[in-house]
Amino acid sequence: MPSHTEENYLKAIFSLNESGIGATTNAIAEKLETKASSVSDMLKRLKEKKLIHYKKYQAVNLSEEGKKVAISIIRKHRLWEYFLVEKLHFKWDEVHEIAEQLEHIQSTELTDKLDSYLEHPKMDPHGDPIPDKNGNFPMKLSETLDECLSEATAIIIGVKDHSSNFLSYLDRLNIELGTEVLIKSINAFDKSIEISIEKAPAITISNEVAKNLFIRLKT
Amino acid sequence: MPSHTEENYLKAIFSLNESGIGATTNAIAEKLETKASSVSDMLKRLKEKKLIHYKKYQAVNLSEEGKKVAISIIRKHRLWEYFLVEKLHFKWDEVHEIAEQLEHIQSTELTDKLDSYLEHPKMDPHGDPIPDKNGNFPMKLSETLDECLSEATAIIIGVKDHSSNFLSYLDRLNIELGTEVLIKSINAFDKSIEISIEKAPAITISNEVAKNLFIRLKT
DNA sequence: CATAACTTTTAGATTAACCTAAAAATTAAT
DNA sequence: ATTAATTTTTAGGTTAATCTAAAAGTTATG
Repeated sequence: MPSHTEENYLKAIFSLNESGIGATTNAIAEKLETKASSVSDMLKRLKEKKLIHYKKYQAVNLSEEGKKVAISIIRKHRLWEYFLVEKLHFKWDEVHEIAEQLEHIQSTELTDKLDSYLEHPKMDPHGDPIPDKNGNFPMKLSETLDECLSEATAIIIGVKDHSSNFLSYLDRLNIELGTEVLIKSINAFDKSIEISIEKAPAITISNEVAKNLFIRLKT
Repeated sequence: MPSHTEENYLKAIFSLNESGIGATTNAIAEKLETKASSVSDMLKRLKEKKLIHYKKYQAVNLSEEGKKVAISIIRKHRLWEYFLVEKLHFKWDEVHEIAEQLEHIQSTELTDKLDSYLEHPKMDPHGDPIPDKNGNFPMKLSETLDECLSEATAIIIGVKDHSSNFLSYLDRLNIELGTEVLIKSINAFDKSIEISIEKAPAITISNEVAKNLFIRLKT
């Protein structure tokens, strides 16, 4: 059974692998807010436990077993986030830290009963897909608002950045999951985007913000 | 903020103090299934952090701060047990271990929202009182079935032993919280008790079992 | 009250997870 | 293609939590 800390390392490696960034020592260290030397230590341990594939000085990959563990943590994290928002009425920018703790609770039965109780939600409050008990993801978010051309209408289906800062900024703009956004113009200089939401007056968001909004184009 | 382990020590000391047994090094070690030397070490640390009152070679007591921490852990443990049984449909003999993990989740807001969501339950699935957010217990269980005289009718309101073994034994006897038990006779030799439940044929339970059943006499 | 029995503490090790500083390996740049 | 810059690893140390074995303190017993 992997420790608390080992689980966090596996989750970080999984997420780096997913987003295309190589899971290098430094990248892991940054993600976990620790030092490269600590990561080096841990990689040795995880390799011994056959949870990762690792050759010195090279980026790491999860083994099948490691992937299973990582996905199970992600499943728990996202189910708990859903629970916190839907049942306990937390706001979407308040749940991350608590879910970081709850994701380590060990009991397959608990996870599965929670899943049933919540009626098998497909995504968490940030639009991220919740893997089922076999580790299969229902879909993956990919297209972001910054990839859009002018004049399109996009529906916000997820956020890439989960920070409370970002999420409460979206609240202030009245952007939530399902919001329809009409792209009015794109500033050639800094790639900032002028959008209008429902019938409200147009507002401008930075390219940085647009990059963190997953969308589906309206058909 | 006390560590996971420190919290477990405080909880053990609290429970020993409550049940009248002195919280000696050995008693704590036994409760936590660890060695006396480890306890000795920890007591030094807890004293430094002003969570206990402690003089070498003497039983320990919790400080006000230590008591606050212990009660908060107990509150969380019992609320989670209630949640697991009432919402997720676990059986009363399956929840202890999971609650042992959940009780360490840190977020006052979570605890209070859980409490509201559950509509402020007064006791957990084993009849133990759940302290409110100020640390006040609604009542305390005291009288046990072994203290009863013959011919009385007692209502089971709690269990002292929380082991899965004991609880599933009670399930087999059809004893649950609220069950009315008519005491028919008490065996003078071993203090075992002949009881009848509802209109079922009489059964005999040992004094050991009776000692672990909290009751209220039927008026 | 002296000695045996038990309890508690100390001494010294171990392990996981971290750190800093320095060495080694890799990658980039002149 | 050598240096320079960066990344990664190693070496050595720290802390919390544990352990065993031994010493010290307390309690019980003849």
